[in-house]
Amino acid sequence: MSKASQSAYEAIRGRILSGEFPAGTHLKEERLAEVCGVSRTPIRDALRTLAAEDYVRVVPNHGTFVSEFSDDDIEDIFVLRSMLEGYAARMAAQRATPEQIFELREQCKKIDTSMKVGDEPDRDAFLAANRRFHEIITEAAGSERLAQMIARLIEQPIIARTAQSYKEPQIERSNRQHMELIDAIESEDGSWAEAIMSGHILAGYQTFKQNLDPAGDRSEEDGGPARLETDPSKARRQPLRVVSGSKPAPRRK
Amino acid sequence: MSKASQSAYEAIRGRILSGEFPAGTHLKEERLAEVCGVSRTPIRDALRTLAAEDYVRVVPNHGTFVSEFSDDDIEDIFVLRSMLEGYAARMAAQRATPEQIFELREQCKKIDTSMKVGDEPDRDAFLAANRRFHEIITEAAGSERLAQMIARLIEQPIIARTAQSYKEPQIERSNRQHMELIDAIESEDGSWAEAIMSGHILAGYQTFKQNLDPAGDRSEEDGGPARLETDPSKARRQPLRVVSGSKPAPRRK
DNA sequence: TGCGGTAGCATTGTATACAAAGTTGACCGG
DNA sequence: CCGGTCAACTTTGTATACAATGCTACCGCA
Repeated sequence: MSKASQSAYEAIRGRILSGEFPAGTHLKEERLAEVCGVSRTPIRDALRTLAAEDYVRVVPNHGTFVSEFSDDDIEDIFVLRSMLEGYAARMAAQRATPEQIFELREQCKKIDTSMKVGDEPDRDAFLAANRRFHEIITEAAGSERLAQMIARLIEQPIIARTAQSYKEPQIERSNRQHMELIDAIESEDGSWAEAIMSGHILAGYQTFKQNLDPAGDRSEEDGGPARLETDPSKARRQPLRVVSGSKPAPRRK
Repeated sequence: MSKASQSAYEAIRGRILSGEFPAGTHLKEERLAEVCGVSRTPIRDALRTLAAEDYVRVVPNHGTFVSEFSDDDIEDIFVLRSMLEGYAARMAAQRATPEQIFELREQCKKIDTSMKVGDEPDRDAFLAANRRFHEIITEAAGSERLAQMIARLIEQPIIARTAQSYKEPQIERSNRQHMELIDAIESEDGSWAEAIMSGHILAGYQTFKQNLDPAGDRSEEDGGPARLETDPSKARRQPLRVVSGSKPAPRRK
């Protein structure tokens, strides 16, 4: 993508991730064009790209809407991640280079440090190191396609915010799993590595559910940041509810 | 997508699948606009969609090119399919309804019939039934996301043509695996189902390699259909070689 | 002859104007 | 007062014109 399209893409994506455009928001092309300072053409380009990455959903002749995620969607995402990243870990156990293993250890140390500096863990440092840790595993697996599949799952806004909710004991447990994973990879034991990684992701899912769900409705608890969504005075239409993702799984018999 | 974009998408995609636009072809927007009878705007729309599905690759300021697949890419695709469809089969064993199992049997019968009518197997019938069989498994797994991942893999042009090369004994073996898969699903044995499906896909990979690779250079063996690629008289530039997909996997130590 | 700059061309990228589609809300008839 | 039809408006979809980019080939000069 070139200049205008690229900047529009980043601007819109950033606003979705930051929550400025919450799920369900009707993204109107002309308004986005004003905000981004370009014409509608590159805006449309950016929206198609975002649609391909599941950030938004395009309804023909109606517009594009920020994707919404049901509880089932979220479970689906975590379960698939557990499978894909588990498989990546298995491959990494066969293929990781000593340099990659070294760098994995580095990230673990950074996460350790992030917990010990202040009385509150340094979330940004944890997030960055955690992200890099998983990235190295994925790289070590050696499949660009697999990496893309995983990226598409973890880039979802709802997932991106998951790790925000980690408390200190959960970070600690998570990092112990990281270290065991390194052991498994170093001993070239693919099955072990896969099992640890799958469990690691699914543990993250439980943390996510416990920390966010019981808190009840988690929208606008503090009024939230000023939103750029459709000006209420002009919003004569309710945005369509765009349901994304899985149908309920049929239960046998 | 609406009228013009949609028709452009189908037209271009069809030409890629049919081989009229072979891998590496530089797809020029203006020319496509003529061919499809629409302006460049919906053409660009269609190309972005095709890029998202890995049919083509967009190089900024240079254009879009039909994706090329290396041997490593193809292996990668089959291995990932084996994992994903294997997982789908595992889920299907837990979730498939009696109706779905019934329909699976139907497809097996159709494949059997397709072999027994003439002296040559009826390839179209086999392909349709085979496709539907795998589709049912994927549906039964109950994850829209998983289904999309699998679809993106099997829709690749190179894969779409794989089953074309099946000979009768290979179809027979393939269908025996289908029937065993039904047994596994019916007995709700996820591990069994996963194992059969993984083996089934990997067997397909071997068939693909044996039937197509030793035949040597498989381009234009019979002169091929008339191609609509860039008019040679105007082709002053070689299309860039766009390498897609995986880097070579690093071998340990 | 070899090198560097430059002009021209092919192609993509962006903006704007116009057409089509769909929705709202009011008007009219029952 | 209710229901249906129609017109205006909002928003997306498409076409066309123009700008920017990158390549090629030519020309001048050493």
